[in-house]
Amino acid sequence: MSILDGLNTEQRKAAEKIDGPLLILAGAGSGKTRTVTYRIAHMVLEKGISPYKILAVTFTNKAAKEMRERVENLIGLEAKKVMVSTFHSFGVRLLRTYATKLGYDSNFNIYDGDDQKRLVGRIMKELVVTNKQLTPAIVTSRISKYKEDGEEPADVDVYNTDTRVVAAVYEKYAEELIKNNAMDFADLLINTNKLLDDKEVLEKIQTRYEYIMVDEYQDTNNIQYQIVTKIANRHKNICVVGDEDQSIYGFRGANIKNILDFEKEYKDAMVVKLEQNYRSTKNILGAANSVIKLNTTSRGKNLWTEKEKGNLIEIFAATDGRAEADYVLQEIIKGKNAGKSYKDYTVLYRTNAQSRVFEEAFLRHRISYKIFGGMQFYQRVEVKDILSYMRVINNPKDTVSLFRIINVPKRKIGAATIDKLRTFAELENITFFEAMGRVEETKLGPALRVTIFQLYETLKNIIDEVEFLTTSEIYDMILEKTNYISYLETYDEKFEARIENVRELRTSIQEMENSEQYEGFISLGEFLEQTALVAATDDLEEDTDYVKLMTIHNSKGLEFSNVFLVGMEDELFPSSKADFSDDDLEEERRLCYVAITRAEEKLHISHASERMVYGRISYMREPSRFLKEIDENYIEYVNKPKIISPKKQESKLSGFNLITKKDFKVDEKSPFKIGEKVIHKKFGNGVIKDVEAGKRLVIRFRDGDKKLPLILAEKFLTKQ
DNA sequence: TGAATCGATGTTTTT
DNA sequence: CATCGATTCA
Repeated sequence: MSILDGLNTEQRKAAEKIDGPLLILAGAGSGKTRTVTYRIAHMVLEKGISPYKILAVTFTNKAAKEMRERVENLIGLEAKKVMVSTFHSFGVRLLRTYATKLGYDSNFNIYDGDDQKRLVGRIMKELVVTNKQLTPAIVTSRISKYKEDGEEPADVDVYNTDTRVVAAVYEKYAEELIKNNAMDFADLLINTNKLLDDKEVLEKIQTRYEYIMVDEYQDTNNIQYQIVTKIANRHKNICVVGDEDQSIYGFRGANIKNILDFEKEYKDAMVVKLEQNYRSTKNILGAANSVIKLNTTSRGKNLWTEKEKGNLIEIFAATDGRAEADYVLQEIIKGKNAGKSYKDYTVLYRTNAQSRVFEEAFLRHRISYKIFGGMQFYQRVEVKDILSYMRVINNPKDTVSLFRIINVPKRKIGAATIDKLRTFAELENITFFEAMGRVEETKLGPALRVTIFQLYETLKNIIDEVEFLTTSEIYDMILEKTNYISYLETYDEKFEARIENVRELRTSIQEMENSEQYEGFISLGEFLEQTALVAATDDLEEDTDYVKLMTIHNSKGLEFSNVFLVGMEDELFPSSKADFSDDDLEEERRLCYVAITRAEEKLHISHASERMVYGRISYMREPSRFLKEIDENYIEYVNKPKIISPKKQESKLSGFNLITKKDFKVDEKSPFKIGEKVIHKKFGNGVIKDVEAGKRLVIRFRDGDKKLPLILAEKFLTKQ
């Protein structure tokens, strides 16, 4: 008898291999978590390995929590001794301990994308970057890319003005982060990796963690790879789990080669393929397989299931985004009436913006739903404001947070004042916050001096007391001293929701304080860390009865019985932003594969021929090329596109273009008739919507209506 | 010098 | 559509 009796042959093979390198190629739904948790249980219960010696790295906190719970179910409280963590949390932990080795204080703040952009924007202003193409967002993403690739500012290849500018901003940015005692997401990994170059630290970590496991290995980047390699270097007991077909984070530096080359890296690695799928029906799996096999990077696997064929995949062609949402809505209502629950349904989409139509539809029909991701709770202006106060209190060197709140609520402290104070701080070689305390020595006006000093004092008082205060108390003091709520009351028309969010923040502090992990007390630093490192789906509750909405990216690792894959249109999915290089397209296809394989019983796929994009209507949208890649045997069309006789062509056009009968008049002077399909040299396919007598044509193109003078028409248009 | 108002502008995807 | 920045107003 072994605990491993509950596994299939392959799973068991993987779970029994404890020593040496192991690669588990786990297809979607193949019982990966089960295998890994049983493996840990087996190590502890049957091999006598101390749980302290085990490090398991996951992709999200939710995955970590789930793994810990499932191990606990198998081995009891010993499970708590296993280190199950995300790369980022693991790194932060280590960095808090050894921050000084890298020139940081242990109370460093963590900058999210928004903070990064603010800092980069500030630096760009200082460096007087004139190129309008280089927005803070673009420069930030390029800097992050350098960081993820392990390139220091000095390493950057400056082959033109743009790269020179980016490199200069990057250099300043890196300096500023240290001055601000702050790390961005990439730093958490980079600095962890740097720490592991320190003999003392490495020795300690290697001694402690004799066994290391990495989940979602296909989505690790080069730095994470180095971290893993260093830790595993002594004992070589490294187990990585992943699926190259589900690598979807290339844009964030994930390197699919890490998993593809694992066997080259560790010549004696054992490779186990988990190919039996326990999640989806034959039809769903067949559809997924037919798509992914077109990828050249796929190593090819034979995912199979004992499940029944199940339902065909339903394809719905909607006229527009609202009709698509209505379809989803009706299906859910139908299901609900047939005894299903809201929680049985999940809507998946490519971009966060798509959630809106569904949210509106669900609200109208009082269907309970929850959107995961998108504008994160902690990123909302009003919440981030309060968090910024907390961050300044936690780490007064953090000028990104300080500048954010210095004039919130309005205190008549503007850019010019801030500049003067900064100059003073530089002159005196003190921090900006300290300069605020010595504002009397500056040349600022008397009224300003009072306001600034008051703010300084308020913050300083809390800072001095911080170790005697609970995080809730700090929150209360901030709200009280700043009168933030009354400020919000005059903020905008959505002030009620904003106040609600600020109150909700207090609830979330209390929830954390009362959680098992913190047992009544969470320090300010720990709280801020939690808010910085939460992932979209960390708070997903399987049991709550709501329809779940999220991006496909966020759905990774999850499974749902009924899935609506919506917005299946070219330009949206695959995204028009993907430059259609092979690599990009393959990543989009993997994303499609991930989406399909989330579904257990029923998959609906929909697309619309019109939809709002940026507040304008985009017309004549084409179904996604990926839709055409799905083997016909697995799909059925809910509303088969009507076959239209040539005579009735116009009525088909009127169907989706709202051309009324009176529009069918013909202007004799024009060679073009209303309803006629044309191709424009620049704008592509279009339909003539109107002919303004002898003057110009109104043509509906994908990205909107255009008016074209008749004189130009013959030059640019050809009949379709 | 700060606040208000009005245009321009852009979004894949996220720890 | 919604946010951000520049321009203008007070």
